[in-house]
Amino acid sequence: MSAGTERRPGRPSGPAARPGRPRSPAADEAILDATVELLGELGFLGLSIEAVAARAGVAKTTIYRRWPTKDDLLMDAVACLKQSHPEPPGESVRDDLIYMLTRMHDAWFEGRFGRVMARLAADGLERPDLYREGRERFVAPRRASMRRVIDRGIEQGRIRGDIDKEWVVSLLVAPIISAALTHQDALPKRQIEFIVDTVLAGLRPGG
Amino acid sequence: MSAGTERRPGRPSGPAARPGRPRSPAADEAILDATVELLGELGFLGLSIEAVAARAGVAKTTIYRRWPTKDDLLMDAVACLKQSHPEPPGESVRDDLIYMLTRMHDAWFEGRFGRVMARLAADGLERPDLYREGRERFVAPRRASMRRVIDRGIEQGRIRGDIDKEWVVSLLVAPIISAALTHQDALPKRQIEFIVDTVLAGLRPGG
DNA sequence: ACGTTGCGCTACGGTCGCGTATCGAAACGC
DNA sequence: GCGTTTCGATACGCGACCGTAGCGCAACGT
Repeated sequence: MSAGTERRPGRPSGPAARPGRPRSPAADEAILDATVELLGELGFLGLSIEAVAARAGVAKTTIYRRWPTKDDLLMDAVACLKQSHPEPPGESVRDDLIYMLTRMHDAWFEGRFGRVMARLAADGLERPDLYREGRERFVAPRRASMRRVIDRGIEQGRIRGDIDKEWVVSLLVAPIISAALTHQDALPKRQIEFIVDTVLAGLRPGG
Repeated sequence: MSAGTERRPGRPSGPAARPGRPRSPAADEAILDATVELLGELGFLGLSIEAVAARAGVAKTTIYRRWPTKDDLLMDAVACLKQSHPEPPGESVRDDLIYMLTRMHDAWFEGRFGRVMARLAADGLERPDLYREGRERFVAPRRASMRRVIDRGIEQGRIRGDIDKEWVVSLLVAPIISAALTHQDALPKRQIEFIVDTVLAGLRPGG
């Protein structure tokens, strides 16, 4: 979905060379980058095309030529966001969960990814579609891989099998998300261990 | 902090009768009510004095006479928000926690209180003071009374005593807050019971 | 009756962002 | 060189709000 060199938004298709000056890939990148940056700083409502143009060092025309409206630009900008998502090492269930929660915690509390996600959640009140895009892109795969770890815990007999796995995932990740979205401080490492240990102890078979 | 009949914002003080027509308490109420309503619908950034005046059926002048700026109006409107907060019946620790979480869940997912809190959290990114006001007013007392229930659980020997009670509270309430702030559906009653039971089982002494 | 103040209404200049248009210069294929 | 397209820059009309001012009228105390 990246507005890279071969894609020309607003054109039917065809990588065939057209006459005239080609669109600058540098401008593409600068615009999307400025959009993500400003989205993290100002949110959806506060973001203006003029500000994007100014920060990207680009004329408004250059933006409108590519994206007909602010919404399209935002959707593309969110869709272009990349975030590495390594699978857990796969040793013990407890260590894997702590590893994943720690990575998730850092993503939410450091760097621009967390800022953007917080903005998407906040602006999701007026733009559910935009939030859904971010959610599908970022949280869904993480929840899926966490569910896999829980499955492994069930197979190994460390976790009861008669429970809703989604509920377990929510129980594990909610303290981090809730803290990030309500402007709390970052969680100490001990608290993450506490979360994992408490939930695992609570779900022990025959408990 | 209510802009009631005896208080006259913008005046030094003194309930002594002044000459001239007194300010209409009905207007006070209509303005604050419209403000809260619009705050829940549009949020801080989307809210305009003109919209408040229109919905309250009041002239802009009438608003500016009372509150010099939009910020003061919002602070007063949030401060005036009321929310009943009954203590739990005090029977079993499990039932009390379920009772409190259920009430909290309904507050977040039904009625205007949840909408306003979600807005405050969202807008807290640009207005931390406004969010802090709402947090002090609504979530702090609830967390405190939940901590009391946990204390009771410790005294009764149902909960380990060597844990950070704030962490326990976070673990219990986070799934609800997180779901509300990320636009998930309401939690089924069973999930609330699952949360309480899992956490209590995980914190059983000698577990 | 009279002065004072609040009220709704209308209008004002100012700011900001929108989306469009126009301009000359620059970058391609032919 | 030529046509075509994009580029940056600038300007435009439009609409939404801002915060203020002026106008009659209404509601109080004296």
